Amino acid sequence: MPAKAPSRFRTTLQIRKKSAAQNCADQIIEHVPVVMRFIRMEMRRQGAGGLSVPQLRTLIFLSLAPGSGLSSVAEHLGVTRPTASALINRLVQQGLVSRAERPGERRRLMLTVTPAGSHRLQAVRESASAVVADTLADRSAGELKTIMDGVALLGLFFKEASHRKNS
Amino acid sequence: MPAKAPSRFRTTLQIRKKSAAQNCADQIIEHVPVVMRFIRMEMRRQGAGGLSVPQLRTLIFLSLAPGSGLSSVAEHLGVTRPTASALINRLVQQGLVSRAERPGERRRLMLTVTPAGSHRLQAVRESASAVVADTLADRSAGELKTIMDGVALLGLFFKEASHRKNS
DNA sequence: TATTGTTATACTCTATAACTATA
DNA sequence: TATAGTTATAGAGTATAACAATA
Repeated sequence: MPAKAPSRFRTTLQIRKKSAAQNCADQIIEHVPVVMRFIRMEMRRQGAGGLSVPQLRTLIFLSLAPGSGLSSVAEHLGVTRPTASALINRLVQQGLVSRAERPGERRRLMLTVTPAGSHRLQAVRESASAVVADTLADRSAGELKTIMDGVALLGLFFKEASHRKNS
Repeated sequence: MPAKAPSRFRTTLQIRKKSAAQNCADQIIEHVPVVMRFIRMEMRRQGAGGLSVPQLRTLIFLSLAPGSGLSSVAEHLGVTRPTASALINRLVQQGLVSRAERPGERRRLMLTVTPAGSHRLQAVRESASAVVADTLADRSAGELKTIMDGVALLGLFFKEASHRKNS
């Protein structure tokens, strides 16, 4: 009856593997929020030009997939539609996103980044990235590579996992 | 006058280094929010037993440094004192933290995790860690090591950076 | 005067529930 | 009926400004 046993007890081999995964999970839960908070704080510190992290991510998404509907935005961000709706509202109010009716399919919105939005996006993105980069400026090439590789894998796995959960 | 030049133009060598740091920064800004959102969503999905990420971090901190004052909590989390005050309020209301006067120094609070808080902490921590671990369960040992190393370095650097900024 | 903590206020993010409008 | 989106409501997290109490 191995099929009924909880996953963490399936086989000896998998105990070892799970254990490594759990150590890894603990590291992630401890350290990722610290990084996240740092990024948020720095983005806020820019004052008027600042965007929240979800706003930034929305602008990035819409600049890569212009004309998307609200549901696509919600799915990309991993939030509900009301949340995305409010988010888009604020961006529209700031003049950073335009919300137009799609001809021939009046249910789905056509969301695009305005020129003002593009400027803002570029500015915020560069300065957020610059501040994070400053934090890493004095690190060795090896350390940077370690971080890059780890973060890339991490993002890949969790993006997959999020999509699996929400489908 | 190299001292006056902006850091990103100091020397040719440092341009190269900065460039690597900037690539790294871009990776971080793209992927870290995805992971963070995943963690938050999973913690919420636990329903009644769920704690927010800041609440979890507060309980962890107080269980490692029992008797801390509110300012210490705020500093550890990287938030302002009003924010920490509200956070602690909610935890006290839930009976997870006790807030007592410190004899002989009535300004500073004495914050401790209650037994109920300890139980809750352990449960949430384990299940959050288990879900994250599940996401990583089928990855190779090499991939896990890559992630662990990257995240550990990342946390280290950003913790340092946060402390530098707030002092 | 400096430190600790709280209150008041306002904003963003977030969800669930209930709704409208379109297909 | 199913999908796209909005509105209403509620609560957490966050900040700034202004305050009280203690040292």
